[in-house]
Amino acid sequence: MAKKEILIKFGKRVRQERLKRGLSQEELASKAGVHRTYIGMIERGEKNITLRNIERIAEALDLEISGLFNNLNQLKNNEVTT
Amino acid sequence: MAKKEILIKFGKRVRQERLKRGLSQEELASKAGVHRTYIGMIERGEKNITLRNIERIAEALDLEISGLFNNLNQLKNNEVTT
DNA sequence: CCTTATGCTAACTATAGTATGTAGATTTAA
DNA sequence: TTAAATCTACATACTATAGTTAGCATAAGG
Repeated sequence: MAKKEILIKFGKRVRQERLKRGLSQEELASKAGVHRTYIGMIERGEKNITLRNIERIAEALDLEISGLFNNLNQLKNNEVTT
Repeated sequence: MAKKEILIKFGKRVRQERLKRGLSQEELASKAGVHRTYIGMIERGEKNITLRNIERIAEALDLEISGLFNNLNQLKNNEVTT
């Protein structure tokens, strides 16, 4: 694989928003209607998520899709940890 | 397939921005590094595009990803035509 | 110990991504 | 009008990979 920075940034943002809401990966997965391990893979930037699933995750986080991408580049590497 | 409204809205936005720049599908495809017919399918909401390709198209349009999703619901059906 | 939460591997199956070819519509120009 | 060029829709079809799941390991907290 080549450039997955965008996937990593997106994953960090998802994790950030999930933790902000005090949700576990399993709880977010359940809300979004996907599998627990899939959320893990997304947060680690291992999967090239499709628009439909981006929408489902945004919805599960009570966010607009654009809200998941705003200021994506301002996310520091050490801002979000496991 | 079930709910593809988001794909249709996204496709309309892409077409809107492409035409605004006076680009043909082929020119946009070339800039984004994808196939001509793929842009057509995206604009018609027929493909569930992945994040990496969303990024490539945004880049080809000189837009931030969030710019492709801002106010997505305010796009009227007859605002963009072929 | 348990329980909860997450990482990670591996495998399967659905479908995204890529491409070719045909057709129709529009424009340009002769 | 006719003809060539440009642009897009659409129909397959192939191959890469996204989406889904099961299983096992690790860590933290009670």
